[in-house]
Amino acid sequence: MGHSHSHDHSICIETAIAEAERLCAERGSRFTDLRRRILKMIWQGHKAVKAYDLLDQLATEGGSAKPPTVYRALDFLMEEGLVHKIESLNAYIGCPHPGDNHVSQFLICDKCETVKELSSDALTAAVMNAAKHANFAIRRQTLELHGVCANCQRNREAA
Amino acid sequence: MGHSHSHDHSICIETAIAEAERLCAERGSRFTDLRRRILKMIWQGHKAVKAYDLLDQLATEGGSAKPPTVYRALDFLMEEGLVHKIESLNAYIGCPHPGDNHVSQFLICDKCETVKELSSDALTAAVMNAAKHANFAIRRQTLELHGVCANCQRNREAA
DNA sequence: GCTGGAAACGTTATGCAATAGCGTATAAAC
DNA sequence: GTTTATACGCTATTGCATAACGTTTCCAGC
Repeated sequence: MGHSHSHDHSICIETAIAEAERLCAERGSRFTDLRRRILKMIWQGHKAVKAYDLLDQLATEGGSAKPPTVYRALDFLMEEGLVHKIESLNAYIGCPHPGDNHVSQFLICDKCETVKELSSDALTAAVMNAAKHANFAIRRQTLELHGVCANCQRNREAA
Repeated sequence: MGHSHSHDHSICIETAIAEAERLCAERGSRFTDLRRRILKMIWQGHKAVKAYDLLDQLATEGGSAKPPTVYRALDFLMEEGLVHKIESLNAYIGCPHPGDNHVSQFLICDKCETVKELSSDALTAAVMNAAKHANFAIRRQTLELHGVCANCQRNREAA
């Protein structure tokens, strides 16, 4: 499923939901049914998901959701650090380790569309250092690396 | 003008246009009047400019330009490396050193909106290294650091 | 249990971002 | 001067996101 190390993805989903549950409880944030459903949809794979795809899925599941519904849920999930926005795709991806205070750096495969979140201390340090050098006070960063993942390089079938 | 080191910005504009002229001639690309006008508009300051603002400006200058006109010009300018898109703003900024083969890294001040293009070899190396570590073949990168620039930190008037 | 306020959600409408598809003009190449 | 590729004009549409306002739900305090 866009991920060559075939893994039991249901575990990813369950873990993500459980973590979300735990964090929201801890913080006194309301992890409502709608928010849970949307987080689950985002975690259907390791690809970034578009807001209007969520909208379509919600429509399929019966109700007639409108854009603000989706964007509000996304805003909530982002505030809680449960999902990140991929700016270069206008799409959203689940965070594999919410709660950790971390900056977001992504490897985005342009072939299989898998998005992998990085946690490179060296890279973070380099970013901080570059900013410091310019006397720039960083508040948030967008670091999105597009290319071809290890798997797609191996299976170089298909364009 | 959003830049505290008050500088003679007309020189920035002239230099950018001259460079564009030179590069396009060198490559046999057509630097048409429309493209020149749009590049000039983008270089009106050191802020990123939105496509529809360009559209409005074109409308002001008489003609009635439509979105495709602007986006085609932007596509051309980006292909030639004369402007970059800032993904986190959906806006466009002039490249201060076109022709140089370089990756794009930006410092974006959320107060004065000034965008500064970085050229940090250390940072570039760190990015390459992080990718290599994951066996990831980078094709392009989006590296946008938001925060407060040195000037705005000094003049901490205004929110 | 009722009440009042805050937060979540529904709904309509709109604005901004970008592209599709096709026709016309223009400039370079022969 | 004719051909051909490229640029530009124009209409329409799609995709992305938010404004503004009304209604419901949840919960705290009485």
